Formats: sequence, structure tokens, C-alpha cells
Amino acid sequence: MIYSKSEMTHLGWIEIKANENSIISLSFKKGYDTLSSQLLDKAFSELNEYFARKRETFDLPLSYPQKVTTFQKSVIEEIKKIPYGETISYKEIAEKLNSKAYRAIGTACGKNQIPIFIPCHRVVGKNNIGGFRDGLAIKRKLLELEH
DNA sequence: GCAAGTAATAATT
DNA sequence: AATTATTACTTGC
Repeated sequence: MIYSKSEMTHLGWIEIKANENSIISLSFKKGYDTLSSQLLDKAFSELNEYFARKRETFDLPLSYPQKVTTFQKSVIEEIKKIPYGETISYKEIAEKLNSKAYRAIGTACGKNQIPIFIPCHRVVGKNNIGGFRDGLAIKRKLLELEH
């Protein structure tokens, strides 16, 4: 069973999807609400605390994208280690993994279905801000919020 | 020196 | 074989 719920937040509509155990995805749009669940309520309340600058970390079960490769998983693990308010460059992540896959990091981040909870907005380019699947405006606001 | 253009790099679909 | 949310190097101003 898939649960889905959308709410109007500080950044506009956000839709979160989950199954019985964990969060599956987060996207910036108004979606179709199906069933709600304890988990979704918790996710939204943590999210609102985060927007109100009362929360810096999330305590939620997250599920990886459908097909996770070893590489993607290590990238995600590194991203989740980034502390609140800090940013890291694509290159630095590659170095942490003893790899030179600068571009593949970007690809992995783009594959990420759960922005904010997996803080891919804290990953920026060395000279440019980088990209964001659901719009750069959102990425900037998130960084501004944590600053 | 600085700005813009280009090749190179690794992993996924 | 093409694509990617990059980087480092080269050239022209």
C-alpha cells in the first residue's frame, strides 16, 4: 500500500509518499492525497519544524530509490553526513569515496527521490551552486533557511 | 588576469 | 551509445 499526502508549506506545495515502513519520495507539487498515515504526519510535522528553524535533523525512516547501486548508496550515505548549514562540493564527495566520479555524483543526486530529508541541496558545485531537480529557487531558499 | 569555450572523467539507462 | 545537478585546462580578450 502506498500512502500519499500533500500540504501547503513555506515553500509551496509539498507531496510526500510512503509505504508501511518508510518515506519513498518528496516532490514540490500538489498531488493526489490517498491514504494518510502516522509516518506521513510525523514527516510533515518535522518538516514544518524545520521550516520554522526549530529542527536541524530528521528522524525518519527513508527508503532508497528502487534500484540502488553500491555507488549511489555510498553517495547518499555521504550526503546524509553533511551537518546542518554546511555545504560540500561534488568533488569532495568523490574524494571521500576515493573516486573521480564528479559527474556521476551529480547523476546520483538527480536520482534522489527525497530532497530535504536527504539533504542534496547541501551539495554544490565548486564554482557554481550546482543544480536541483525541482528548481534552483527551492535550493536557494533551503540554503538561506539554514544559514 | 579574467571570461568563456572545450575536453575528460565515471556511472547509469 | 547517450546522458548527467562537474571539473580542470586552454585560449582570447
